[in-house]
Amino acid sequence: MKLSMHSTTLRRAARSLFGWKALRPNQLAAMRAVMKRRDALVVLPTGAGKSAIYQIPASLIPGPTVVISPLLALQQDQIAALNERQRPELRAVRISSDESAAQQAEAITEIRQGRAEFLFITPEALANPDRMAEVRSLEPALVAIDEAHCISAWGHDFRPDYLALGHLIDGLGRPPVVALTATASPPVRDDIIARLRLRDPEVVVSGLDRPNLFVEVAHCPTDDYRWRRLIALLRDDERPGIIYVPTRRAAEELAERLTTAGYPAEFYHGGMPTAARHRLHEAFLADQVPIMVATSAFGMGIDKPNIAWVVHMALPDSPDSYFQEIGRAGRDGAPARVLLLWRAEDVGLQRYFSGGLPDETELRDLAALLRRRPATKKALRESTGLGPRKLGQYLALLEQIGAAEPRAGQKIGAPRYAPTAAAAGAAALAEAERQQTVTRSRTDMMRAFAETTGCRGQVLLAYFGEQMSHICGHCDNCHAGTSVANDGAVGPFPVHSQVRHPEWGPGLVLNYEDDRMTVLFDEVGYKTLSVRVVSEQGLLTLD
DNA sequence: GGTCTATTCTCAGGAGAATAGACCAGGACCCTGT
Repeated sequence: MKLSMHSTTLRRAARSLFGWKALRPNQLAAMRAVMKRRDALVVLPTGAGKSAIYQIPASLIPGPTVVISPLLALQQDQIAALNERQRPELRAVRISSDESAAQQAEAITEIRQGRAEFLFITPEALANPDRMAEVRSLEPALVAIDEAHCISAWGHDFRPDYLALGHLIDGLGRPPVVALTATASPPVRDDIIARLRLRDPEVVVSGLDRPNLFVEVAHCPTDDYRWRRLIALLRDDERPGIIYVPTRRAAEELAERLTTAGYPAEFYHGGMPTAARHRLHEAFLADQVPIMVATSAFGMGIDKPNIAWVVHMALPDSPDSYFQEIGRAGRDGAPARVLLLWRAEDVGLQRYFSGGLPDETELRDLAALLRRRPATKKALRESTGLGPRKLGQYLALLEQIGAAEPRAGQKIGAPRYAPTAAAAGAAALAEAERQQTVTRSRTDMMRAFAETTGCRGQVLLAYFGEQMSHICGHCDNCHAGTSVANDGAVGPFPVHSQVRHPEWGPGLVLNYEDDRMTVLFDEVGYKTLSVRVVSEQGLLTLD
């Protein structure tokens, strides 16, 4: 009875606020969980009305909603879209380094007086103790985590405050949490749930197959061949598209070469001034840039329906990144092409990016300091001489191995039964090595996808935990006739069961393809095994 | 881990080969100085 009452209320709000006649079943399921104050993890493609999943319930629940979102530019677009509707129950404000102190104070006041519903903020801003106290005093009724896969993708080294989101939500008084993302493989979902400390969350995952994307991969023996394949695509298709390159320099050089060759292109990367990036972003959305050559900096939050093709000029670091990036094509449902042009040498660059292990001595010294007495990050920076980024990374590692924990007053200390400093240093280094191994095994999976002669749709979806019993019919291998129908191939262990390998330890069975099975091991990452060998030698046991 | 470029090396008189070193993605925040 109560459920249907929520459904009716939600449908009515969707019509009144967004003019929608209906809600999709998975949208409704997620919104009902939010209305019941249950935590939720939502994996839905962009453009499927993902933001509405927190926005509509938020407009109905008393109390403000804190939206944690990774990019200031993305926040700006989302805030503009909400405020355009001119509805007080959807009004959004934010506090960030882009606002003056006066503007930030005004934003807080608006929320406090009930004149605004949504407070946008980054994890870094929320990690500031004074800011945290202020936001907590607003007594938020809901926390929405946008682009939640960043927790897994960025937390370890790039933006360590992402790892602390679980603590930050505790600091807000633990209101219900809804985490949203467009892509998350089963281990990434587990990681999000664990790091945010979601309690028995409602997990909503929609089908990931994109039938209007034609998926094509070409192994390129030379750079010249790569160029010719690119030009062949551009000649065929004059609609707008994105070319992903691995380095900033490659972005600038390729854009110039294309423009000279008669294909006007712009470049975009993280080393450009903010104003130029913003201008290019807007111009691309407004159909004023036909070809965008970019690093992975370009794309998050780009909701442009008519992107007709996406080309990768090198192997991406993981199927996760690849799926995010090709997912920007064909949002309007029109036929779109995605083409991966790769060389074996591309792997070298990804190995470099995933290189660099922490210094064990520095880890040990930091662990020793924490055992002596709890201290703030600022104090630790001063006594260790470590940079803020390195310190954040080290603290995250030490916390993961049980040698650090947050304390009152935004201090960090050692838990009661923490390992000795020497043991902590060794364990933290081992943990960093484990993470590096898993990261690199993702690149291996990306390469396996590039090299497969089977159905690419099946391989990609299997990585994201979706077992497809038929071939996709929209990839190069299906068209060439080399895809073999995988009629629900089964093996000795059910898909998603926990197994154990004598050497590699525990792992998760992801899928079967022909005579091969893919298993994700906690310690060594993704491995592809021969089903015959596994069966004959009894290599795996149910865990 | 691979590529690109500048410099040195080599046998012979200028140029190609060998070697060394730099380079390589992703963003927010906060403070300082004009």
